[in-house]
Amino acid sequence: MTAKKSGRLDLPPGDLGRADGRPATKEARDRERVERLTVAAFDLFTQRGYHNTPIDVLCTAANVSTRDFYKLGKTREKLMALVYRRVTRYAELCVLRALADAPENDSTQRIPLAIEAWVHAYTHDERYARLAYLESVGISDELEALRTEAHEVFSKVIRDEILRLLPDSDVTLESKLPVALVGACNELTRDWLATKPRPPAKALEDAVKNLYDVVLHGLRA
Amino acid sequence: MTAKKSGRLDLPPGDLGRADGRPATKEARDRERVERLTVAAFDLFTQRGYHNTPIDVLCTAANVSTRDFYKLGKTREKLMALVYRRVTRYAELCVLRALADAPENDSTQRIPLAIEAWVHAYTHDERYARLAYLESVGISDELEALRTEAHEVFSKVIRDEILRLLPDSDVTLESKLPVALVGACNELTRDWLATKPRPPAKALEDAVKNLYDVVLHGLRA
DNA sequence: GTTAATTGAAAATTGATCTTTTCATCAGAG
DNA sequence: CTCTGATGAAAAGATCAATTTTCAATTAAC
Repeated sequence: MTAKKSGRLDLPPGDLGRADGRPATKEARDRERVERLTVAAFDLFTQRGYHNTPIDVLCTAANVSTRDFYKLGKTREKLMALVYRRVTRYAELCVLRALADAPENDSTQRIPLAIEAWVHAYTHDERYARLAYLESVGISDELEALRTEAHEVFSKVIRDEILRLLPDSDVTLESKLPVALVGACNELTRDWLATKPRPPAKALEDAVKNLYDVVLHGLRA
Repeated sequence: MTAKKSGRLDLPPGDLGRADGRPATKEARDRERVERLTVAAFDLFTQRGYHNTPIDVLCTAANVSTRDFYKLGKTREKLMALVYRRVTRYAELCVLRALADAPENDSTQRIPLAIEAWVHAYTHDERYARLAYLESVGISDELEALRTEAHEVFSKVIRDEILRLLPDSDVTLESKLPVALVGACNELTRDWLATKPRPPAKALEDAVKNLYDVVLHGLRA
């Protein structure tokens, strides 16, 4: 609930840990540049918007010269892809961890826990939702493909959990119900983002849970 | 199923009918310019994409000089808004007409009929779906507001029909279930658009109907 | 210590649009 | 017929962001 202004992306926990204070090798410095650019992009894209963020502003914020920016082979689009992946991976991680921790057998608990994790991932810092559901949309075909990919991941998780709970339901591999549910959650999140004043995250959580209650009920019959 | 290459927008049936062959008053000519621009925008935005359609290409296709374009106070964004409104109004009209024609009492028929009308509106010419669900997304805050508005219209229709069928359900005014269903349909349509080779429209129709079956079932319990 | 690579800062270049203006032509009003 | 306003075609100007290059300063390597 707090880290609203952290400016950091949660995901990359390890990896680029340079201990002392200065760069090490050229590769390490380049990696840090990319990292700073990614963080700055997350900030700026969610604050002033993707289309309103020129490269030089991005570079200034990241403390990277425009020359290095291009030497690194970056473009604004690629940066968005980087950020988008980070954000969705974070959400995936949250959900998968919640499911891994959830009781294997007590099926009725698993889905609510997953929903809570999912909602928290996108709402603990509003920028996550904004990035994933507003700013990254409609930029390019590649980005759309990334979005589709991410949706498929969640779609698969949903299908698995439904099947675990209701093995006899007709939610087979070719059923589009999981796709529909992913879209429903996306829209609920957008609605949450667009509602002013912003309702508590709990409202979104309840809406999603209610949706799943209804659907699971419907599948049982 | 046919009119794939019509290049015309279905909605504006009457209005600008100039009988003879030439322009009439200045206002009429301006109106025709806007109309030609709208049609050209629909074509180009769905074919080469919104971002890849410069003004001069648009103007050439519409047989309007760039000077007139600006004299008319147009921008690419405004044109997209015009086109988007036309497309969604057409879909709204189809659904509302279907519901008006449907038996007032035989509640179980109304929703499938509405779904068929909705699916047909967006799939009879793939460009409708493409415009509404791909090209118009992520352009500007104003466009997003338009999209939200359109979603609200459908959301309201869905709520009304659910309440007509299940007056005792808890789908009250503040329930987000209709919002979720609109999002679900959007995602199903995007999925349909992205699937290659393109499945028949019937596949989309079935997916939407199945979703509503499940949800209505769930609400009954 | 000298040389080569790296770096930051900023300027210069390029490319693509958007937007305005010009000019010659044409249609209709008086 | 003449004048005013409208029109098409094209040029000119303005803007903006992307990309490359320069230059001076710093760092690392030998």
